[in-house]
Amino acid sequence: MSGNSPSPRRGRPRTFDPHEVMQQVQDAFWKGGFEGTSIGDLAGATGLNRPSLYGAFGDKHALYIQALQQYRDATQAAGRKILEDAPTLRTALEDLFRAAIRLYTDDEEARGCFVSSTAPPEAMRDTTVRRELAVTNDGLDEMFEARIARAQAEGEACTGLPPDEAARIASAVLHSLSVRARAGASRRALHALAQSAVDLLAQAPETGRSEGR
Amino acid sequence: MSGNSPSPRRGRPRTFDPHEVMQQVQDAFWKGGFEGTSIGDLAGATGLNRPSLYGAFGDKHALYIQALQQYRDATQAAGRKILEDAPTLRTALEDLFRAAIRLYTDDEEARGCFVSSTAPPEAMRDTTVRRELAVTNDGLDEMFEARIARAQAEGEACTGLPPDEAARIASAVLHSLSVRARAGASRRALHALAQSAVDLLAQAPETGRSEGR
DNA sequence: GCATTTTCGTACCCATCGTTACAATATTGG
DNA sequence: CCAATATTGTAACGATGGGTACGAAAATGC
Repeated sequence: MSGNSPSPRRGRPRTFDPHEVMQQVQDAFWKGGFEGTSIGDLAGATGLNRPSLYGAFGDKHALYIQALQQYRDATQAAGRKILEDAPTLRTALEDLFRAAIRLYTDDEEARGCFVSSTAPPEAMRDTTVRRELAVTNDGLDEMFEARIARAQAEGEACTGLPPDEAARIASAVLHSLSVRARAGASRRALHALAQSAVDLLAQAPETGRSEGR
Repeated sequence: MSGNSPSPRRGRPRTFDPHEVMQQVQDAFWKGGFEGTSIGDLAGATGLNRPSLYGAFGDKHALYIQALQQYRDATQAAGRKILEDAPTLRTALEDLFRAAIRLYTDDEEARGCFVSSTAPPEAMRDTTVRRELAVTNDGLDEMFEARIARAQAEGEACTGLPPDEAARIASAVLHSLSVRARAGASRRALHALAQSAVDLLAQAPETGRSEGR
């Protein structure tokens, strides 16, 4: 509102890109969880030192909350796009689960979803984290519900469940994919679960199952 | 094998019941997670002091692993019994999800499942925890699969999925109930998700849905 | 009763934690 | 070139972490 100033800020300029640093902070928390990651770890992961982190983002808790929000915004925007771009509900779900599995097993093994792998332990004592977790879950539910409602409106036959209920089942599959990925499950096993869920949620009108695998 | 000695052990006797203490340890870890719970917290929760905990159970990591195992053994044995005691697959799933929701929202708010709420953050760096998490997930899958296979053998019509795939969906619902409970979801919302899953997995032969709610 | 064995409770050790003070440095505005 | 402003890097602070040494206490075996 106050006109995002293109004028260079006064004082010594930053030597880092806050968004990129936040991504590295997210990765560090992703690996070790909130309590298991020290400010020193974050400094090492980002390349800058403790006081700079405090100056730019606040304390450790604020750092974590911002990482949660950035992750949610990025993944759910990407998820919505994947769902919308697919021509049918079946392919939409297949594409989204495939992308989720890639994210959950990327790079190093056993990553899972950042939010549902690291937020739950804090959520019981920390009401802010709990709220972020709830917002993330609600976002997932709404993301799926919108696409399922569209499928119904377009006359696609799917499950007998109303869109909001089917959407929650789809979110549940994501939750499970995350836990299982974090437990070290193979991509093969994760894809099998996803495919079962697709078969249950998006039964093709005539053929029971789509073509092979 | 070596005859569980009824003879009283030598030396000063313990002033606590190890099983009961382990239950209190579990509760403490449940609230705060592994990294978020200190030995001091455990001492406070159990009423005994640090050295006694070390003497009886080992270090903090061993304490946590034993808590995971005790929780898994207890909950999965109870779960199997609930599933077996129910006359139909539908009531079996309803009873089990109801018990899970009670466990996940008992006492204080937002507890969730002990294992899937606290193990994931550690599972990436700690291969022992990761293995425990995998064993727990496998146990859930097998628990459901046995009951679903029985239903099929008894001629119950259920989902079109093979028993192992349907079982994994059921486990996924438990994973999701846990995350959502930890996020502060109401019992009402959790029961709605459970009911949707039951409707999907155990479609009654004639009636689409069972009687009210 | 006395040696032996095990637990209990206090006190302590060192490492690491999150956070901050402060001086040096680099930029803008005039 | 100088005041003002913001970031950087070093160094330190107090608190708390996991883990343990050691003497007192309470039981058994003889």
